[in-house]
Amino acid sequence: MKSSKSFFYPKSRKLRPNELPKVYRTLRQAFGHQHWWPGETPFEVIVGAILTQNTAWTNVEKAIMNLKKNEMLTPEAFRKISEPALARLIRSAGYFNIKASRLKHFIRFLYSEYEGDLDSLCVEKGDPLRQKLLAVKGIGPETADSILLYAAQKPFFVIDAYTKRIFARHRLFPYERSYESWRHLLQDALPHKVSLYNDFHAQIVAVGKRFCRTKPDCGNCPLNRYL
DNA sequence: GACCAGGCACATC
DNA sequence: GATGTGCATGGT
Repeated sequence: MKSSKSFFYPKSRKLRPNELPKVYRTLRQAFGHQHWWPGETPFEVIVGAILTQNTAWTNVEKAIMNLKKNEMLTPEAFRKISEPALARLIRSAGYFNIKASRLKHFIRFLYSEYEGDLDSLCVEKGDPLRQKLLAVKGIGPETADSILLYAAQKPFFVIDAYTKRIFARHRLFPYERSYESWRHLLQDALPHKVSLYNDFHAQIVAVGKRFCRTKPDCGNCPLNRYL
């Protein structure tokens, strides 16, 4: 798919002190606490993070439901199932062949490094764990940070398409900057708190889905009044 | 039928 | 390092 930048972003300005906490409060007031991630276990969160790559969450939900229905949503079941069989189960999430391969890569990593035990993975320190995750084929920066934040409860801010679109449209940062630049911008301007990063990202998705799609029709976006 | 959705790896320049 | 391309379903 082509880049989602089908829109000209205005030149960014300097971030004001305490501006991002204020943005969060504005969103939180508009949408309420989001209670993310929509996953019951760390394993479900990780599977969801891989399945949602460039895909609408509604399609991911169908695949997750299908895995649950077949009692397949465990590391052990993923280790045993063949890649083509896994691909059939996750069909509705799209890109099913490549995602089945990516899930298998993650499972091999989980068993080789942590004997299949997610608790062991989650107790590892954030920075070395991030490096290890990024070395797994199919896990890029956004997926790694989703796993770190929502499964392992480490303070890593997740930068997704909505984050860049919203903040670039409101002139807070240049859209074309690298993933790491974006992450550091957010993390440097906010307290390093898991609960804050968790709900802030969820708020971004909430406002993004309603008011910040690829076509710039911002409607009644609560950030218009503030920014 | 066209466009879009909570990316990533890989090839090429 | 930037840019282009393949991967694929399901909702609007």
